Amino acid sequence: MASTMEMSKTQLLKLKAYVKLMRAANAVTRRLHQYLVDYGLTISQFGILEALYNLGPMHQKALGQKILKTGGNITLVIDNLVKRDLVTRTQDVKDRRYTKVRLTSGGRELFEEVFPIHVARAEEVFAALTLEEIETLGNLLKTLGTAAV
Amino acid sequence: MASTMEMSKTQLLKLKAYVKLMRAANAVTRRLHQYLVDYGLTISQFGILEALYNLGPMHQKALGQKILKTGGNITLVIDNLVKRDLVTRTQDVKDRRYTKVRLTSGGRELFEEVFPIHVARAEEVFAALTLEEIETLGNLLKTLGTAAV
DNA sequence: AGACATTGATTTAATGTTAAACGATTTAAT
DNA sequence: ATTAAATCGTTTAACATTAAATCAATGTCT
Repeated sequence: MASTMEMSKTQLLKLKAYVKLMRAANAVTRRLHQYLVDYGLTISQFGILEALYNLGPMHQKALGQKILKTGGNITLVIDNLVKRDLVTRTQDVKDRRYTKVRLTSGGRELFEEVFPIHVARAEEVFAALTLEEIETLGNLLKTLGTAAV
Repeated sequence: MASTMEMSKTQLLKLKAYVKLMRAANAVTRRLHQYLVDYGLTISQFGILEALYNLGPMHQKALGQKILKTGGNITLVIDNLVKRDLVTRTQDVKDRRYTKVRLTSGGRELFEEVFPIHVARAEEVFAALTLEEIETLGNLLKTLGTAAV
């Protein structure tokens, strides 16, 4: 079948690691996405709320870099958060090209309600690994993630 | 800031591992997505072609399980592949609920053209890690991925 | 100052994605 | 055998996502 597809062992190793990365990310994403549905949140929306909660008000550009999404995408996600009064948009007075996004009190409340569940779900997902393994995994993923950007 | 967000050390470790997983997957996905654009393929479409190439004709249900996507999604992705004559749909004669999807010769040719580039890009992405690290990473991701489904 | 380039945000078109409802088909149960 | 349940695929609505084009604002260069 794959006779035209000659690959070295190291190539195969890397390719398989890539596939496993995607599968793991997909599986974990789906698991964590499920409970968010109950709160009417998507993963991207939650990511925005998390960034704003932990880092304070941010420009859309910075948010895009934070959650690794394009500008057009951020515009839409923020739109949907604004509709629900979870965040507000304000034009930057110093440089009017920038739009500052900040949590409303409602957004803060919702995040504080959802976050503990998020933590609990993350714990469940990683229960298959020991703490040492999780630490190793985290370090490898960090190296990979920063190199791949 | 996070005074209302009490977390244990192990909770924090798992949460950070989760964030790193998402960031790494996002970064790698974007890197690999870029070259696919030149061939008019999306990641999902490529995933379908790869599954069909390596495993032969499959039902849509099986394809969905393979690339971890829902049924409705598979329907659309296959639709778009059919439009470009890269795959065909045939109703299963034994059980007419099933639809068998198979590569066309054009689909096979395109995949054989794109795949080496895919391998090369995967090599680039994982160049930041040693072979041993990649192996470790692969094993940990496999454990995580199978546990999280 | 004026022309040009850069940058942040928005819009648009195409595709992806999920959940939920639905239709067609097959299987199971009484 | 007829009814009920389960299964596969499709459809729909809502949101996500990217790339590319566009607009507005700022910076740069002569």
